[in-house]
Amino acid sequence: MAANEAPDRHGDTASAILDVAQGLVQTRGFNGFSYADIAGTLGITKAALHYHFASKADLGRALLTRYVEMFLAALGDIDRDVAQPAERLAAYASLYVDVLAGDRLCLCGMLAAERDTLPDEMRAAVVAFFDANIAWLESVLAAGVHDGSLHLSESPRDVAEMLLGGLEGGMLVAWSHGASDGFRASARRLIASLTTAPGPPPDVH
Amino acid sequence: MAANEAPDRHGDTASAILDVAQGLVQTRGFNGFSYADIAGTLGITKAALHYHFASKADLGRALLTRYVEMFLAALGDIDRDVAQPAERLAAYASLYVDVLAGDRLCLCGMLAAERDTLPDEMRAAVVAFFDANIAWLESVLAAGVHDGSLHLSESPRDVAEMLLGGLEGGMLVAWSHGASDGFRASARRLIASLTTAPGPPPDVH
DNA sequence: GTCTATAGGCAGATAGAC
DNA sequence: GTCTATCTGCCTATAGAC
Repeated sequence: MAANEAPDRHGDTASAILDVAQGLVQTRGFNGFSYADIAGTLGITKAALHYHFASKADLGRALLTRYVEMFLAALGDIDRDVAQPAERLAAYASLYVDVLAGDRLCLCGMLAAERDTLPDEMRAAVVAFFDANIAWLESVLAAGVHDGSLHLSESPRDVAEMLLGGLEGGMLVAWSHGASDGFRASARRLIASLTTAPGPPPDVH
Repeated sequence: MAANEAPDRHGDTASAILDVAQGLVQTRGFNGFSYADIAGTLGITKAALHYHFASKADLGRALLTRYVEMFLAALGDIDRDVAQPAERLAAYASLYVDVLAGDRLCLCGMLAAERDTLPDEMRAAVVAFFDANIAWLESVLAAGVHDGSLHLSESPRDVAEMLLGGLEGGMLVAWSHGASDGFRASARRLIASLTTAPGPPPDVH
């Protein structure tokens, strides 16, 4: 097995580098950190970093590959462990809440803002991440509509886009305020507002 | 009048610099451009830029001041020209749509993502921008609730936060896709979903 | 107000010893 | 795999002539 690893992967050091780099991208952006930052944190030299990831673009690619893989695995876990569509949406929102609780942004939300300065392959990976999120949300919403547990005022696809945008943007605004505390409740309200139709105030006359 | 201008303002050149810088920040981020980029576009030297804006932080401050001023003025125009709360929300959304139509992000949305690498004063200005937006939206929503034209499932304050986050995040996701075309309709759907309560499907039994 | 010239620093990246 | 040493280039910023 070990002999069959991908050329970029060298075990503990490489993944430690990715861990530190990911935190830096999620807080400072891909253009907001340098190899010197990672090297300083890990107590190694920049040259050692270049051994594992020859260029910063290579590092960024590996980072995105791992992140998307982990995120999709988390969606798979939800599919396996959570039955009700409404609860699946809550579990999905928790993924965002947990990231912000660590005082970080969504990796792809951050990279999306840096679109015009990213290597091409990274840009494509960010788009693919969002597309996968929308597709997953759409399927959950459609299932909820089908079993009658969710009521939507727009198509599953459109509500999926609103949920993704609302969570990414809500996270961004909360992050800029340095206020992660209220985000769990905000996310819950967003889902409730977009997936149930509470009806107009009863006409009491 | 001209003699009373702020020390940073030197007429046409300064505002031309701000115009170019603003476009660069809205597409590449504050860390994604250099004085050389502006100088190249305007056909002047970097040294001339430093005459008008001694440091990049000074430039960033001036940029934010002007942007927030213009945005608040646009909100004032809506207050003056548009009477109905629902139409005020549509006009508000158009501000975002127009920015994205120019293939740019909201200046403050971009800067929010760069929080940890910004000069302190810029960070504070971004937060103030979001707070002003939420306060304005809240007042419009409250007016709509009061006159019966809008139905909310959450408090005006909470819906204001969802609208701001939804527009910023929807813009970000659309921008990363390079697809600004559908954003006007997306924004309209978001407002409709958060400010009207269409009611559950009628029970036909 | 704009220029030339340059300082001083940090970026990403490489060569080659161990 | 990690190191020291170094290269090249770009960055922000300044000095001083015009």
